[in-house]
Amino acid sequence: MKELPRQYAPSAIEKKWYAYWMEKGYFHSEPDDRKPYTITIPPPNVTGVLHMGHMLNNTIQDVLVRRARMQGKNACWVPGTDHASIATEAKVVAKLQSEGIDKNTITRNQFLEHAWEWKEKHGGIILEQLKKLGASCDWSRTAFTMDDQLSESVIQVFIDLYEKGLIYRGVRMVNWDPKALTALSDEEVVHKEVQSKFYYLRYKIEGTNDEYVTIATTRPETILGDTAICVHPEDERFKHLEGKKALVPLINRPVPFIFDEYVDREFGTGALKVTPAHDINDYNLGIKHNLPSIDIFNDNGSLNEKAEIYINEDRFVVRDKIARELDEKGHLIKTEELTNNVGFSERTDEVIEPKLSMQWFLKMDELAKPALDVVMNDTIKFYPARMKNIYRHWMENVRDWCISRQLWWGHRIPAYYFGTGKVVVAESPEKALKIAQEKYDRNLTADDLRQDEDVLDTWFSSWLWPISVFDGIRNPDNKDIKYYYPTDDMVTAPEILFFWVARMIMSGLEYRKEIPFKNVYLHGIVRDKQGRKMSKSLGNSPDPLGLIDHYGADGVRVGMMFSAPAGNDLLFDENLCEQGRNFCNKIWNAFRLTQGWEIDDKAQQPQSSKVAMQWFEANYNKTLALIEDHFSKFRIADALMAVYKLIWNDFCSWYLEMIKPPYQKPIDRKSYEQTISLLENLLKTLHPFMPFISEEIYQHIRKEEDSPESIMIAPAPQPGKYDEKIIKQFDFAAEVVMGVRNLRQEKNIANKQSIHLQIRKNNQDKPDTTFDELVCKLCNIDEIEYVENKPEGAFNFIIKTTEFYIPVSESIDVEGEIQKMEQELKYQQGFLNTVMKKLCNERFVNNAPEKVVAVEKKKQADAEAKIKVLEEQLQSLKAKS
RNA sequence: GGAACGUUAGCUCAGUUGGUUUAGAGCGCAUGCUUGACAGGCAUGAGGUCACUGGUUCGAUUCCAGUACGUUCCA
Repeated sequence: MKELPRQYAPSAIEKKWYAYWMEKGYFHSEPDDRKPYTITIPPPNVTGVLHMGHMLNNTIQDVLVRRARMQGKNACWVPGTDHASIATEAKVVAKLQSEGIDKNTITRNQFLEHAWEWKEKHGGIILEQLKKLGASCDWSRTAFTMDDQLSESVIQVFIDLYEKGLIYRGVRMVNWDPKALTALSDEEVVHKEVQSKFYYLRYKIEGTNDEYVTIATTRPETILGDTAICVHPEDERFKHLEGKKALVPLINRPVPFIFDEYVDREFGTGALKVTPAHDINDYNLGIKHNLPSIDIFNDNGSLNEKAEIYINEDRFVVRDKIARELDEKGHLIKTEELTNNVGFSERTDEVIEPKLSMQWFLKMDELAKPALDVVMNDTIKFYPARMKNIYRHWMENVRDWCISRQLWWGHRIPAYYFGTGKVVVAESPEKALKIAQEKYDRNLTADDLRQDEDVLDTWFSSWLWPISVFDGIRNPDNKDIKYYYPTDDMVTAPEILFFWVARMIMSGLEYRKEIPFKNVYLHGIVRDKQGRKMSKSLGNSPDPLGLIDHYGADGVRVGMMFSAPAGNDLLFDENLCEQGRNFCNKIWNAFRLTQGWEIDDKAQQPQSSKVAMQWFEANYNKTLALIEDHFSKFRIADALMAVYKLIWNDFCSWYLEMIKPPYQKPIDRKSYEQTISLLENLLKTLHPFMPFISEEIYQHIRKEEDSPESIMIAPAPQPGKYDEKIIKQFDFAAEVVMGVRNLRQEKNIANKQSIHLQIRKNNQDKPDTTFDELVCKLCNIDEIEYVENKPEGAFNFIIKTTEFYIPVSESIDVEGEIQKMEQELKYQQGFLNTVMKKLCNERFVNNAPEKVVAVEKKKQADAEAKIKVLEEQLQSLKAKS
């Protein structure tokens, strides 16, 4: 017999099999005659390290891919990363700074060299870490959003959309990040509630000595950019101000009063200062009322000369200073505490400054409509489906997408300027020059053209991901894109539904005239046990690789999946990984048990083992169908739970105990072979969830000559027909076994002590003895006897209407028995009562469907029969006491 | 301020297109076990007027309305 450790030790085993799979090239996919199954990974960004969100996301994808592969599909999981302009640039700038290099002192190309160097060094970390998790990605297809193929796709798409008139350049109020010095899209701004001060400021009315109007603001420093005061047209308090002007405190700039229903009369003082350059609502008011905009901020958030005072001081420093000065000069009436929402940069956590600037935009209306339709009509299915609502809401209110970023790291916008504000868009300077010459001026030279300094939003490359990784933009007819696209499933977090998923759908429909994927599975956000988001600052995120070291990759995968019921945020608890590890150990020991048996070729298979096998096979097929159903609804946690119970409860706790030979006795060959084959099938069903342990045991037990050389390429067992009857028979037998065990424990009858079981049926059916032998084996019963009359001096229990007796020599606690039975009787009578209430209700009997009434009548009959048995027993017991 | 979603056992969640024995699972908890695969284990058990109030119905945990609380998204 092989020496197997008592405890499963994952680490060496995981290393060994991952290397084996890689060496055999099982992860690699090429187009062929089989049906494809494709997933493109949500590319983690190059700045990151593996966190719990990745663990969850990629565990799910790996389960889906491995399952598809075993079901005979040509499975292809494309891995990769995105370049994350803002985050990466920030990292590189910081790194240079630590080396004493200021970004402003080096050229764009020099900076990009540093950035690429950084990317080469750190960019692949997450992908390497995913291997530890067992991810079966086709690594030979690893893509990066700035690879030539993908970059060219991005540029080509930009040019195409520009030529279609969908991309335009315009001055807009954008979300400005004064730290990263770039515009952000609306989706990159995080609104947080903060405690602010509400300053009440008085503005003198022009031409008066002591007439004032009071406004309230959270941003006193922006008064320097005021160009109007706005009040409600029907507000009596301000009617007299029509045609007058107010003087901005400190700088005494006269600004007109304007009247607009936009103003909320109840909020603040009912008078609103208007700063069109620094507030989106004010900006719209400014357009409506033809107000000038005075931009008082530099790009880094300090004040500029237009502010007239506090020039070059930071906006927050100025806020304090100006409040003090306003107070000293009698302009500050009072301050109040106010909770308001302030936008922060998702990347730098800097307070966003609304700012007017020239940016590139992509028109959304035309792209959004078809992308909304395919989701609403379920061409693309969302799991959970309720996300459709949220998606629709966004798509119906979508605004144009600001796609330019004032950064160097990324795809440089292929727009070339010359002359006074003329622009051409082309994939190269040479082409741009040619177009410019043709369209504008024959004499232009390369030196006259100046390329746009900005790069494109990272999402403007990731929105092409499912197409560009297969080169479907540049080479729309290549065999990869034709075979793998549309992909099958997109697994991602709801947070990026709009950032990414919606836009992939748009680009897919625009460039392939086809949806990019069939299903979108949106899993929750990983939170800690208390429901808080995991974050570095809270320090509440476990180290994923540490977890793998501790519990094994299989254990952690199980932990992740258990905590992730469909669509909910998941409260991660390390105990679940422990549960996963324990499950590994259980499987391992089941295997160890079978390896310890001596096999007797001459021994006959006992009837009990034959029955056990029949039951298990039926049960297995039934469970496979259940698992299938769970998968069809992306209920991965439920599917895993079904496998978990199948292996732990049904296989280990019941089946193995049923066929186990007595201590030091051999097992017959037939039972042994069947058991191994059952185990092999269970491992195949388990493999997508727990790839490593299933492979390890599979390699021990597989028959070399006629089974695949790895479990991961073995065909998955398919659910077959099964005999429901034997499952019912088993369920009854199991109840009997539990009844006996319960009695043994209650009455303190040691398991070693064999007992006698007498059964008194209360109906005329012939006893079904199919499982009797097994009941004897599992309960250490030496004999089962069917009796007509109640035995004397015996413990008993009842299942349905059958009475079970265990005779004992000692005396029985009659009082206790009576009490127990009366309790049971009370329950049954109560139950019968609820049934009778229905049956006595004429309207129920007349209106309810026949079937339902029949069920109630059956309940009635069963309950009555049981009550009768109980009453008889009680009577005879009472006669004794 | 607007909207969406949620509220079922101590915890995390299933659930019935309204009737399958007065609701299930996993974990946790309690009790008893060195039952020779496994204490990372085995066995048994306790735990819920399905948030609250109304309505529809023969019948509501399930459908509708309102209330409370919570989460998320948008402004």
